[in-house]
Amino acid sequence: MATIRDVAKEAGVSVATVSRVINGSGYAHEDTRKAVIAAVEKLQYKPNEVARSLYKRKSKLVGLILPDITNPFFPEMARGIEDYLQREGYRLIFGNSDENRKKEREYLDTFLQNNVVGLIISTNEQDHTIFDNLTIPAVLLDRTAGHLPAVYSDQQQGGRLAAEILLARGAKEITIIRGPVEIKTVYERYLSAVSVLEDTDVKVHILDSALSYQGARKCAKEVFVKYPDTDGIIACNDIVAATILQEALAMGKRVPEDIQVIGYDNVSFTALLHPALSTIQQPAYEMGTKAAEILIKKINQEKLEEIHTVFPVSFIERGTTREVE
Amino acid sequence: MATIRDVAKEAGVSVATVSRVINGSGYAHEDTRKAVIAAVEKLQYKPNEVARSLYKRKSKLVGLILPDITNPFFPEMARGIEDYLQREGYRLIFGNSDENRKKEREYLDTFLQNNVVGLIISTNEQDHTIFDNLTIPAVLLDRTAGHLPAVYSDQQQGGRLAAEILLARGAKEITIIRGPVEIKTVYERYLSAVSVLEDTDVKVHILDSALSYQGARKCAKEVFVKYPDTDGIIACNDIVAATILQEALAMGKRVPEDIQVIGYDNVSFTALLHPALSTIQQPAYEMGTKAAEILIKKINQEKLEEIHTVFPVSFIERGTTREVE
DNA sequence: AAATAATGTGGAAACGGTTACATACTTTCA
DNA sequence: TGAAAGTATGTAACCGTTTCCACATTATTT
Repeated sequence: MATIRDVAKEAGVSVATVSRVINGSGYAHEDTRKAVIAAVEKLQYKPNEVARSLYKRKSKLVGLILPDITNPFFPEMARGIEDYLQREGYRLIFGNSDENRKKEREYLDTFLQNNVVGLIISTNEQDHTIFDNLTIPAVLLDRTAGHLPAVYSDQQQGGRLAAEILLARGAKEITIIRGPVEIKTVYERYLSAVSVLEDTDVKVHILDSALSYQGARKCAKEVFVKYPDTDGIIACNDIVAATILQEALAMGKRVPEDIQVIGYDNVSFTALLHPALSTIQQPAYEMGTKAAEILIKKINQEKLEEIHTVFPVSFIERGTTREVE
Repeated sequence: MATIRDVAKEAGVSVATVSRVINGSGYAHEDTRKAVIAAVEKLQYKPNEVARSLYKRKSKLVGLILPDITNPFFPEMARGIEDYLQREGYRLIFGNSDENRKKEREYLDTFLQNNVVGLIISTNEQDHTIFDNLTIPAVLLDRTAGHLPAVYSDQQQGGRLAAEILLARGAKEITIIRGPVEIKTVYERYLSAVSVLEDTDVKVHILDSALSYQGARKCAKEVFVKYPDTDGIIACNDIVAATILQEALAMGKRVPEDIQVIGYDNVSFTALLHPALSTIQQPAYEMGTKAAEILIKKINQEKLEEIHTVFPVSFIERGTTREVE
């Protein structure tokens, strides 16, 4: 790889001059500028970002920590982030945390050692000691935690929507699948759904489930033995919803006639189910791009209007809910 | 952030000594070693990887280029890669290429500017000019291209398996959905499937489809108007299979009685469909870890037994194929 | 025409590590 | 006991950039 010295020699100038024309900083005579450009071209010179990063103490790297890229909710977000960042000339260093504090810490440390300029993270760190003496801009994604800028969607609206829709469609015995209570967003929508339901005379059951495929299976098996007559399910995410849907179908229940199911997230495969899953959509891709946009703003020291950006959520009506009565 | 100089001062030694004890290289008296460790501890010193990388001309960063993390086949792989690399102390820089040569080039260039030590890439670059004067180890994933180490699964076996299974289960009029012919792996399994089928007296149709959700929809709409009597589908991937399955169900066809469907990949949501999708499994996660393992070996200059690692593929029997007759 | 400002350029010091080399002090052993 | 080998440590060069500063030249103003 050619270095700036090679270019300088080729163009017959000093490295300082080369640096100046490359960065468009300071003065440079038109003729020397041309000579430098020509040399750069000829030698296929690409500045070493590492050296740059060392001097400037900031790179063009952004750290991204997600619980698990294998969970279909996250790839959309990641793509949104990556697309935006790529256009702005930043690259992504990525790690899966599994919601594990130690891993988060580890990634953050190594990211910092690599001079990342910013961090996008999806975590539940409640006391967020991780962020306390954080020297770089960070934005929280899909989760909220205190003083940091965060982008997430309106969980209350989501929980409410799901409950109201099932109500409006005549469900009489609703089971709410509550996700892990440690995950604030998931817990909030649960709370919001119960609060809508408790003012009514429908029967309400609560069942816990993990967000994973495995956890969903366990819960789906459980729900119908515990509550065989439930006729409406509000799931904590689409995986759980899809699994329950499948289990219901396997038992010969008719969906949505006998039982209605509402998912959460609107992950892409939901449209492929039969019947296709009605669900609450979170605009994952847009949340990703927004998080990236905010991060870039912070990196550029621009003022933020709002610390928290909350996206509205919407009901995607498909085949697991009935026509409204 | 504390620098090595701070540590040196704190411990009352020179930076060289600090460097030596940190890296366990060269001599260091037990007492000074302890003093240095204490200073490191006290100052929470973490070596700046950028400075290291600059001097050594290699970082602890590995580049990963995937077509689209949003395609559910890739997250599993990415996770496999990331898990392995993480354990080895490497971090991942990631980019989505959309199979676009220009984007691939762009990512590769910037990765190189950041002194990545290795590259894992999933691409169809046939003439692979990108790799011609590549100075770092690289391994191809899920795709093959010439002289580079590659890990992929046995496409011929996959295509054959799908065809044989449909044959054994009594399909009489099979439609093979051919994916993009530019994607070598996808094309190979297609070829393999037709070659099995052409020696038999079953009727065979060929239909093209993209690998995406959109493309799949288009194809699924098309297949039954073109071939209303087809009773067996060999799809190029699970998305296409799931979409066709849904379409068939919507038309009132019974699956697997009237029509059987076989997918490809065994992406996680396939188990959630109803009936659950029978499919050819590629061990995506293991392919990822293997690719990472090979890369690390190459980075460490270890000799590779084989350039190409091919994984066997297996049939996951679920509800969209009949009991064997 | 002299003073001042603007332009153009290069030398050298950073940035934060690693390592070759020089030097000094201990051991070991013939 | 003295040479050789082993241990311990520091100085300084280096990795490839950017930028401060000094200096020289040219353009502009008075």
